[in-house]
Amino acid sequence: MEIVNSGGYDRAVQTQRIDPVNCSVARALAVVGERWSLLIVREALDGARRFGEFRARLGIASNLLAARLDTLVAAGVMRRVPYQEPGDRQRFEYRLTDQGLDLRPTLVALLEWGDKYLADPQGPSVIVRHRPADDRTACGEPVRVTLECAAGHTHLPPEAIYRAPGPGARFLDRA
Amino acid sequence: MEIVNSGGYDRAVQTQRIDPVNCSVARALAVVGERWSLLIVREALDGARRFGEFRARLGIASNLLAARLDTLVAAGVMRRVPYQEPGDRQRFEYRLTDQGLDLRPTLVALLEWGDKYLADPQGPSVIVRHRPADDRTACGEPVRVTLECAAGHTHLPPEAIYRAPGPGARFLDRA
DNA sequence: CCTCCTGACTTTATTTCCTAAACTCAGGGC
DNA sequence: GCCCTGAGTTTAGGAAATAAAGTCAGGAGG
Repeated sequence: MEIVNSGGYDRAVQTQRIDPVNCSVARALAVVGERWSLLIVREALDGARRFGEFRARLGIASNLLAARLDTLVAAGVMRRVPYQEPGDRQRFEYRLTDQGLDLRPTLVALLEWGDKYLADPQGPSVIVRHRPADDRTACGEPVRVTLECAAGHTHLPPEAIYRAPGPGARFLDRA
Repeated sequence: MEIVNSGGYDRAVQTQRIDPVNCSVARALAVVGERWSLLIVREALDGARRFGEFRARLGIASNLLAARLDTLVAAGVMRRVPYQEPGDRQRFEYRLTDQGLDLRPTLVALLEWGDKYLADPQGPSVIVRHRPADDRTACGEPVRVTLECAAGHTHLPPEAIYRAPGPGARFLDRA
């Protein structure tokens, strides 16, 4: 098993390799890796719920939005909820499920990376903060993602991690 | 500003909205959101460097791989490094830059999400662990992503975060 | 009753992207 | 001179994205 850090220069130690297709990253990307999917989730996290809201915010074509929402609903990331405005007929809106809400760390990580390397010259446009302002235990400080291990070591630098096979691992022989 | 958690039910409080296009998530996805890009980065983190390695591991078409590698190099995620095997001519391989290595938290977050909702019935195929086995301060425990704020509050539940405008924010009037 | 209006989609045509497979190109070995 | 390898490029076909127009179900107004 090679070190996750590409600084592992000794290529020879690598004797067996985990099948890269049987991987949760690949499966996750199959669900949320299509264009627009994570942006739809981001807008949903920011309060968007209705077809027209997503459309106006993202500038996405309506057929694509319909297709992506269907995919996300089918995957369990969002759910279709009926609503009715007074003096209007019943319509449907789209809300994140718990599964969808659990994408928040991923989006925060992407945001952080984008802020670090691709931000607007004026600085980030969005800062993720701790707790809403109306909460009585308000904090308001910026939030970051960190890596920590089950033994309680916190703030692991990203180079201190490596991939190891899990119970579902399949191996490929090396040439 | 609305709570990131879509559980914020009071839609009326939202008076101005951050421009969703001017956002680091969108910019990050413009770079690594294309199909294959994050999988290429994942393989690079796992030690892949050469064209044929990426190709064999991912089963990606060679023209697309060439195009994606070019994009990643142009974006500063990877760099093209010459190498020469003994008795062979000079060739090029692709390595992650620091910018590319900084995608590790994102990938760990995606992996975690995939493990939670889409894993192989036998369990995850990959476990990210703390430190390589040959390190003298070996730990080996599984690694997780956590959210924490600048005030030192750790292990924030994802619902305890909200989006606030940063210095580069542009606002849209609400209809 | 008839028409207009709105929100939520479909349909259609055009362009762009992805896949698969064949082909090129630069050396080194035989 | 001919073949081999790794690293791409080219080409042709199919799938997906974009843009714009059309549909559809009700409610409101006249």
